[in-house]
Amino acid sequence: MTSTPSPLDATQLGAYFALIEASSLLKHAVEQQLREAGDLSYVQFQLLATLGDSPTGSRRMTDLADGVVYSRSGLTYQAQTLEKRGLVTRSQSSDDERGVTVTITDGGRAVLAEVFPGHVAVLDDLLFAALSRADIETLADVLARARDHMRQTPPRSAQPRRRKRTTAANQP
Amino acid sequence: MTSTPSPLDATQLGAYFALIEASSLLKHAVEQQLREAGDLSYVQFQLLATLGDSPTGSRRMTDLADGVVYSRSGLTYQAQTLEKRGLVTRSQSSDDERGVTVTITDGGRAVLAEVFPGHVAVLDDLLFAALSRADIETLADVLARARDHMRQTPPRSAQPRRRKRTTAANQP
DNA sequence: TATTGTTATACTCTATAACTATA
DNA sequence: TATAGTTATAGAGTATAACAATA
Repeated sequence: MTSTPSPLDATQLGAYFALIEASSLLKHAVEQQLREAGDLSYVQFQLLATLGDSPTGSRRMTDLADGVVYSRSGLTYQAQTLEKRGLVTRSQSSDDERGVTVTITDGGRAVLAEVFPGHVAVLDDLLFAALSRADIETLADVLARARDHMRQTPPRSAQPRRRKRTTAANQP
Repeated sequence: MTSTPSPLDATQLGAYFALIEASSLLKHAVEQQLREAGDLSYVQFQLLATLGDSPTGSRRMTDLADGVVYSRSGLTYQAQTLEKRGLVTRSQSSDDERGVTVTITDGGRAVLAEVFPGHVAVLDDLLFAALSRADIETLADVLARARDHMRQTPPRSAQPRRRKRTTAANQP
């Protein structure tokens, strides 16, 4: 079936493993901090932070999902959870009646504020402490490029319907 | 309480977000491939791959846990799952009667072999396609340094008992 | 007394499929 | 017909605490 692809060389393997392990360790540490400081999961923090960044404090569900969550129902679940805690509100979008607009509340901003210093501290201690200024710049540049490429690249055996513009043929 | 730490600058934020997003996208894609090709979760793949790397095909539970899993019971659960499928065996360690030695079976190696080409293909397509040789080398170097540092750095509010050598005082 | 590993249990999160309603 | 979102449901994974056995 699949012809053996050129195996990875040592450097590639090293980059791959280091990426996975480093991000795993970092995420684990950050998750602990977020849980202790504000009883937030990482996804919940990402959602709140995204809303907090928005000038209006609002986003549509679909836009919110973007990098954070990989299924609609997963986002609904998290939005409900956050709403129950009073950290966001949900209301019908004004322009598109199908849409739901999620808005961060003052309570949500408060939790964000409570959590943020510790969050930054973890990043400083764990990720940035071992890296030079140049390292950080390089990391930002290279990983941003990788990320952008991955965003554009559809999965190998893509689901029938892609995110947008299902223009061309999908099945072989 | 906590004095506001120096907030992150744009580059740091960029590096952090890019790291999290890139690793998340990559891991998600890889997980799909592993699931389809061999019905393996990422953790299970990591465990099998670790065993496969070992010259004896064996590891002790404690050693296996290392970077892969963050709780003992989690490892037990995964080891049981893999054992049920016949991909590993578990037996009492010869030197330490408390210990359990996990060994990859031929079946385990077969699944690993089945899964590997697609795994490499995903990495090539998603991670390495957008990066130059130099990028990959830099990434490997910088992230390995970050990872090593994180491994050595205890969590801020450390659990009473650390992995090894609980030499010094833990509580303030 | 400390360490190794398992068990029981509870919980969080994720994903699929079926469904409703609007564009 | 396609898109936005919810619901129901099921399953995987994780972590904590209590426990047994060995060092």
